[in-house]
Amino acid sequence: MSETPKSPQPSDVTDGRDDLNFVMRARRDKLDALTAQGVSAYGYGYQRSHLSADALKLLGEAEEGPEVSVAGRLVAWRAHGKTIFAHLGDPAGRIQLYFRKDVLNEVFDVVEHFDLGDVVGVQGPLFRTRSGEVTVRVTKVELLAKSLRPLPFGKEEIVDGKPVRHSAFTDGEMRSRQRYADLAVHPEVRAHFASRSAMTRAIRTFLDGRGFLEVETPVLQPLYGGAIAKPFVTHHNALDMPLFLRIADELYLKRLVVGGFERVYEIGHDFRNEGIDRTHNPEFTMLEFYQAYADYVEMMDVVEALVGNAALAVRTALAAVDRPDNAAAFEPMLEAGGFPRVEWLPALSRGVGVPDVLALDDAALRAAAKKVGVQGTDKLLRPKLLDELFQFHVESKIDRPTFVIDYPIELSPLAKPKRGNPALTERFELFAKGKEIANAFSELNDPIDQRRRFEAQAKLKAAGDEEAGSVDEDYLRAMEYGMPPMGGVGIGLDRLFMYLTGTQHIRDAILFPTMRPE
RNA sequence: GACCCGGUAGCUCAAUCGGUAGAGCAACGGCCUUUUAAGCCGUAGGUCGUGGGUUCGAUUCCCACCCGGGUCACCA
Repeated sequence: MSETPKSPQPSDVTDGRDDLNFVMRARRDKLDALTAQGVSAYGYGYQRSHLSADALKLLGEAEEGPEVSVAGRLVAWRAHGKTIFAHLGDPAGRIQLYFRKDVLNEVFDVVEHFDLGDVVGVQGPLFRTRSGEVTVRVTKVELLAKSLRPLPFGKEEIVDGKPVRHSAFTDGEMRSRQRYADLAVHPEVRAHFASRSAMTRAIRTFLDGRGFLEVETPVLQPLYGGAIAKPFVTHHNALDMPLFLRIADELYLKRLVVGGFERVYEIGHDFRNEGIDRTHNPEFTMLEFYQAYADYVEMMDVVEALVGNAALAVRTALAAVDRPDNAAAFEPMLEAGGFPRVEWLPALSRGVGVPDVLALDDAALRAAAKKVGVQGTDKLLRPKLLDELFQFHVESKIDRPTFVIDYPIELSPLAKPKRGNPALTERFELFAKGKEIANAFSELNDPIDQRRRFEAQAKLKAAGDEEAGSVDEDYLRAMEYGMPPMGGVGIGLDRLFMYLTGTQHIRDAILFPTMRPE
C-alpha cells in the first residue's frame, strides 16, 4: 500500500457515457439540463411531514385538506402536457402527486426532467381527484437523487380489486443479484424481508425475556467443531496461521456456560464449504441457545414457545400488509398444547414392520433400504442406512410440526446417552412439512467421554475425512473445570423462515445469497 | 456430478423449417390542464450467452464452454 496512487490519465477520464445505453444517456442529458437550470440533483436530506399512508388519512371526507410534505421514489409517471400525475412510493405505501404548470410555473420545467425512479421530496395541499384518490397538489419540489439507471418497474393495474403487474421484474437470478432493485420495485419483497426481521426480533425478545444472555463468539476459529461439515479456511498474516470460519457456535457457547453464564444464545452466521442449492447457502443464520440444568425434555417446551412466537411475529407482519397467510404453517405453531412427540425407534420399527429395527443386522437393514428405493445401499454404513430408512418411513411423512425424540446413539455422536437406555440418546429434532427445523440434545458434559469422541473424530480426519474435527484441548480444559448439565438447541433461521412463509428457495429467505460473480 | 429446460431490446416475451429479428411496457420527439397499465401520432433502440465448426451465408444446424432453472445424486 506504499505506492502513490496514479493520477488519472486523460484517456481514463470519462463520464462513462460510452458504455451507456440510450435510456441512460437520456437521463444523463436530463441531469445536465437540471444542472444548467441550477437544480441540485442530489440532496442532503428532507423534512417529511408524513409518510404516504398517514397523509392519505388526513383528508377524511373533505375535498381539500392540509399541506403535507412527503418524500420517496417516483414509482409511476403519467404526463399530460401541462399537468403530470405521478405516484410516490415510501415505506408506508404510495401517494399520488399532481403537478400543474399554472401552479408551479417555471418549476414545471424542472419537473419535466424527472424520471421514474428519481428520489424526490414534494410539498403541497391534499385534495381529492375526480376519481376520488387522495392526492398532493404539489407546490414545492426538491430533487433528492436523480436516478440514472432505469429500475425494472412493471406496470400495475387493479383487476377485481387485486393488483396485477405487467412486464414485472421476474428473473429470479437478477432479483437476487440486484436485490436493491428487487426491493425498490417490489413493496411485497420489502414486506417479506421485513417479516423476517420481525421473526428475529421476536426470537430475541422471547429469549431475553427468559433470562438468556445474547453473546457473540468467534467467527474466526483456530479449530472448527460443533458440527460435521467442511469449513472455509483463511489465513491470519500476523500470527501466520490458518483460521477457520465457524461451522457452528456450539463449543464457545458451552464454554460460557462453564463460566457461569447459565443461559446464553447467539444468532449469527455459520459457514459451510459445501454445495449451493435450493435449501443450502454457504453462509446461513444459526440460532443456538443453551440452558444450564435443563434437559432435552425441558428444551422441547422452550422450542415450542419460541417457534410459536416466531410464527406469530411473521404472521402479524405479513397480515399488516395484507399478504397471503401461510396458515398451514402458522396455525399448528400457534396452537396450545404443543407438538406431538414421536419416539424414533418405535416409529421406524412400525414403518419397517419389525419389532425392533435396531435388532436387525446390517444385511437386513440393507435389504429394507433397498426395498424402499434407497440407492447405492451396498456402500452405505449402518448409521446411514438407519437414517435413510427413517427419512423414508417417518420424516418425509411428517407434515404438522412434530418432535422426533430419542435417536439411536449411532446417529447422535454429540448427545448424552438416554437415561435407562444407553442405546439411545436424549436428543430431539423438530420436523414440519418433511423438513428439519430444530436439533437439540441433553449436552455431553463428561470431559472423559468428550475426549474419546474427539479422538475418534481426529482419527477419521487423519484418514482423510475433511469433515471430521480435531481434539479441541481448550474446550476439554473448560469441561474439566466442570460443565453444568444443559440442554442445547440449534435452529437454522433461514429454514424456519422458509417454513413459515412457504418459501421454496433459500435465495428468497436471504437478502444477498451467495452467487457466482457476474 | 448426471439428465432435462432455458439464455433474443432496459423489462416481459415472440419469430426465423439457414438469407443478420418483432410486440407490449420503459425511452426519445409531437399533441394533450383530473390521469391511474392514461391516450393518440411518430422515432430510436439488438455483437440473438461465449468460442469454434459446417455453409456462399449461422441468432437458427453441429461441437465445446459459460450462466441460470428444474429433477436426481452428494451434502447433518
